[in-house]
Parts: sequence; structure tokens; C-alpha cells
Amino acid sequence: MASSFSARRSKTSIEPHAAPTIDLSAVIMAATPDEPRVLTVRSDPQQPEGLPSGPLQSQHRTLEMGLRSWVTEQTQLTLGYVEQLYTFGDRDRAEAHDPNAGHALSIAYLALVQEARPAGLAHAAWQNWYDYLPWEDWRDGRPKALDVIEPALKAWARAGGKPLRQFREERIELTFGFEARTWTDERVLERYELLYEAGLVPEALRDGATAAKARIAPGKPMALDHRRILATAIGRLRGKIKYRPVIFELMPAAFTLLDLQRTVEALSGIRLHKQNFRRLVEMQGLVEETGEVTTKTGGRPARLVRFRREVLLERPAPGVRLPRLR
Amino acid sequence: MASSFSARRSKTSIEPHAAPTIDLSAVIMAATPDEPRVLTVRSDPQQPEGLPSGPLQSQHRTLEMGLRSWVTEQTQLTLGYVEQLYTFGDRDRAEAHDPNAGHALSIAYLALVQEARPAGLAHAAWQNWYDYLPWEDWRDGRPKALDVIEPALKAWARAGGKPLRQFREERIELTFGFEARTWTDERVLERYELLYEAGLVPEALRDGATAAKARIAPGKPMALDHRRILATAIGRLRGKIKYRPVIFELMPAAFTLLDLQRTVEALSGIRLHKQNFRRLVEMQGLVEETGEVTTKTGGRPARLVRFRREVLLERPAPGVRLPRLR
DNA sequence: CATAGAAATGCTCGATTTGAGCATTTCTTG
DNA sequence: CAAGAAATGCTCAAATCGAGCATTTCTATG
Repeated sequence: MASSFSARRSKTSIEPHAAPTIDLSAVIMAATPDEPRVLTVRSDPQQPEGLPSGPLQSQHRTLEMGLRSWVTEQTQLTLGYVEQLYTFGDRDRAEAHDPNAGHALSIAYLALVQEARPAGLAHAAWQNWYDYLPWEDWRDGRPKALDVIEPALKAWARAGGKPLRQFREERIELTFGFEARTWTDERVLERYELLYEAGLVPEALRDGATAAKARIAPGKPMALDHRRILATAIGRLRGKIKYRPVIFELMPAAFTLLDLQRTVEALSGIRLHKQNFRRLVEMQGLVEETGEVTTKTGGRPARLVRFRREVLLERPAPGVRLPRLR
Repeated sequence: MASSFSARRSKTSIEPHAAPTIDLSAVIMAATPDEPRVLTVRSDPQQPEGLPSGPLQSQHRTLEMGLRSWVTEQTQLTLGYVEQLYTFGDRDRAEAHDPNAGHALSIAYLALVQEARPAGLAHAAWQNWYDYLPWEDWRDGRPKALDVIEPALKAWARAGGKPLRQFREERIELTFGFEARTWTDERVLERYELLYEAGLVPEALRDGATAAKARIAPGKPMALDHRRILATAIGRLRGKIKYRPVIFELMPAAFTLLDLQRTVEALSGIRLHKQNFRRLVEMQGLVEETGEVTTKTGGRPARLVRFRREVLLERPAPGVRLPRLR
């Protein structure tokens, strides 16, 4: 297309460097009542694993079709829900910090799948989200990772001058809520980025952060900026389940209400009040009876329910609203 | 970066066609209490106007910096809030429908600015959103555009076979809510896409839709797929103001509560209950007194207030929650 | 200069929604 | 058969929401 600014642009633009490279990357998620999972691949045994990614191929009419096509081809997984996440293009994602390197663009997608059966791809594996971002899991109380992170972040804030220090402290409080004891489950990306800026994740050091002596937050790194992409995906999904019934994309055809609750808890990283969760789900008409029960629950047998697809047509914003933590 | 699928890819990939072209496009918005506005440019007097867009230049470290840079350079506008919207890359956005053409990728950004002073760019102008999407404005009751759209959409649904017909009817009801009288202000993109698929917007005909005899929905077209991008931006902004105080990015430094309400109404396209709106804003602590009043309101003088920046640090999700319409 | 008109503001009230728990029911297991 | 574990049913108070009435305080007008 012709640039709308072409007249002016020709005066100011610089001869393009290397043409940007473009790929599609996918955060493919699955979940059990215990564990939220993401599909990772390891191309180089020496390097940390990363997200599956592939080239943009122009024979597909839409980007999403291109994504579905190569994911299916490579992993034999059938993607359910797919949404575009974000286009990452900051220059520091280039592997080598070659100032002449062009942008390495990556269009990231979030995809949800039901079955967590092993991927057909060699070196691909399902991993627990929280192996990478352990501070995001509050299901068993305050994550121990924060015992390292909190003092390290506070030290980082103190290291700045007066105004910078206050700014940093506010940002820390906003994202981690140490003082107010407020945890906002969706701020996953903001927290990761704060840790990155504070030099508390290995990726930052790799990218040339100064704070070499800073403590490192627990959690496995990933290749390139893939942990950032994962954080983006988790934040997006945590937000989405509150107003869209996407949680069912991760559930089997029939499940118990506790399975559903546990899965929501796994994704959101917080515990919910059982009775209120049930009330919410029933009153929103999100599920319907299958007529069957399961006795494998370890207690009174539970009804098996399934997703009521009709809700997609009824309520403007059906989803699993969550209470605040604390 | 090396593709994680490189081993397999080499077997399956096709020799790339033309390298994709990439540009950044910006939905730059401003608002008055009466009118939500978007900045448009017209490069060709014969063609409908479009959104400002420019090339991706690799000298900027981040995509957002690149965007800010060329927007400032070209329009003299200072962007406040900026967020990435979406990357549009479907092949049908290429001007000519050349099957050999590569993708034309456009990374679209939403930007909010305070002043609606005329842009410095030739052929650039602020336009009312609703010139392009008149069915989105319910402030004065049901938009007349729907008198054309409703029967045309229903005719389109009837034109399909049994299962297709029901599917279409459900989609129409979900997005436009004709029967249930429910209007979900955020579903701007879904509505536009439905009209596009039904062949009710000129862009669809231009792109080769079959339904040449179908009636055309009121509303000015834009160049390429820019009306779709605008719809994406409006939907995003309508959603965002409900849980983030971004509305203040569009307000002057001091304003009355009614100004604020009218601006929210302009963006969301629906009317609000005055007293409840005030209660909400006051109780959330979104504003603070400036101590001054204005007598230009045509009635009892109104207090002038300003945004209370501290709320950014307090509430996890401050914003202007809206009631449902009806 | 009294009055009508237009907003700004203050308050009330019932209907819902939320957050927490208590109490029962109905399985499995030792 | 008793203990333990869940599933389910219900209650209750606090907070929020949706509507509307009543007052106050300006400006514009005859």
C-alpha cells in the first residue's frame, strides 16, 4: 500500500537496513485441574527451551490460518480457541545485538487445546507455567519466590535517586502489592517486565543489564524473549476467563464443578470459595447436567456437567468472575 | 532467530513469495464532550481517506518508539497513551488481489491525544468516529442506520440454507441484539465484520463480495481495511475505559463532571445516569477538586476537577464502569 | 427584577451481587 | 461401622447498582 505520508517520508526516511524477519509464535496452552501447561520446544540442547515458532508463509490467506496450519502440521494438535496476542518487535530481541540487524518481528498467538497428550514434535513438551513464573502461583499461599523477589526489588528501588526511587517503589507496589496485600492476577506481564528491568531475570543479564550482582528470581528462563511472550499470554488468558467462557476450551467434554474450579484456580493462580464459585457458574447458566455422576472424587459422588453452548448467545459477557485475593 | 521447527520446516516450506511489506498505522483519537474523533489523511483525492500510516524503520529500538517518532514528526501531535492494537495481515488487504502478492502487514496502534488542534499534516483532518460507523452511536436513541441494517442483515440470514441461516441469525443477534434489545458497546469489530461478510459495506464489494444487490449500510468507507482497524480501536477503547482510567488521556487538565460524563458517553455511544455516574467517579476517587468553578455551563456553576493520578497506585482496576444499555 | 430554564448536587430506596460460613448429604476407606 | 472427604443446600450481612425525587444556584428574558 502507498504510505499516506509518502510525500514527507521520502525526505526523512533512512535507507532501510536489513529487511525485518517475521515469524509466528504460539503459546499453546492446556490445563488439568492441577496444572496449567504450555507447549515448549528445545531446538538447541545448550539453550533454554522456547515457544514453538515458525515462518510466516504467504500462501495462507490469513495469519491465523497460517498459524493453525503449521501448528497442526508440526504437532498434530488441533487448536481450539486462537487469538492474536501481540507483535513483538523490539530490536533487543535479536539474538546478537548487532546494531545493524533489522527488526526481528514475531507475531505471537495464544491457542488453547483440550488434550494435553504428548505433542508429536521431537523435543516438544508440556511444561507447567509456574516453572517459568513461580511467583504467579498463589494457590498454596504466598509463593516462596517472593521471599527473594521482594527484598531484591526493594533494594533496586533504593539504588535510585530520590525521584527515581519513589517511581520504582510505586511501580513495585502497583504490580506486586507487597504492602497493601493486593494481588492482581492479570498483571503478569507488568511483573515480568519489572523483574526484567530490575535485572532479576537471567534474560536481562543476557541482554546486557548492569546489575550483575543482583539476586536472580527463581524460575526457569526461556529462549529469547519467550518468557515475556508467555507472561503476555498468561495475563491475557487470566483476564479473558473473567468475561468470556474460554475456560471450557481447556476442559474435557464432561467434568465436575470442582474440576472446573480447580482449573480456573490453576490458571488464575488463586484459590476460590467453593460454594460461591458454584453459585456463580450455575446462575450464569454456564453448564448443564450430563445426567451422569462420577464417584472418583474421594467423597460424595459429583455430578458431571458440560458446557452450555447456548450461553454464547445469551449474556453479553459470560465468564468466570473472580474475587480479589485477600 | 532460528526457527524452532527448522528441521521440519525445510521439508515443507514453500519458497517465499514476495517479502511481506510492513507498516505501522495509527488510530489517533481525541474527544470533546460531544464528539469522539479520529485523525484521517487523504493521499489520493479520488480515494476515501484512511488512517495515517508509515513505514517500519529499523533505527528505532522499539516499535512503539518508531510509531511515536513518525507521528510526532508528521503531525506535530504529542501522543499520550499508546497501545498496540493488532497486526493485520490477511492477504485480502493487499490493494490488488494479486495471488502472488505477499502479505501486507500492518501493525496498528491506538493513540490518545488531548488536544484536537488541527494536525500539521496536509490533508489530515479530525473526523467524527460515527461518520464511519453511524450505527455505533446510541446517544440519541436507536441509530437510524439500523433501519437499513436490520432488514438487510435479516435478509442475508434468510438467504442461507437451514443451518447457515440459524448460524447467521444467532450471530446477528449476538452482535446487534435486535430481539433482546441488548447492545454491547464493545462489540464494534464484530459488528463491522458481520456487515462486511454480509456485503453491506462498500469495502466488501470492492473486495469482491457477491451480493451486489444488497443494500449498503450508512457510513463513510475508508481506504483499504482502515475502517476495520478503526472498529478494532473503538472496541478496544470502549472496553478499556471500564477498567483503566484512560479517559483522562483525552480530557483537558481541568473539567467538570458533566464534561467527563459526556466524553465517556461520546466514546461508548450510550447515555449514562448522571447522578450514578458522579457517585461512581467520586467514590472511586478518580478526580480531585481544583478549587475553581466554571459558570459556562448554562446552569448552576460546576466545580472544576482534575484527574487524581494517585488512583493509578491504589485500585487494581480503576475505570469508568458502565451500565448495560436498556 | 421576578421568573423560567438548565445544570449541579445531595439523598433515598429497593434490587442485586458478593463474600463468608454453617449445616447436611452421600460416598469411600480402614 | 466410624472417620474422612467432597458435594450440595442455604443463610446473612455488606457492598454495589439502577432509578428517581428534591434542592440549590446560576443565566437568560420579558
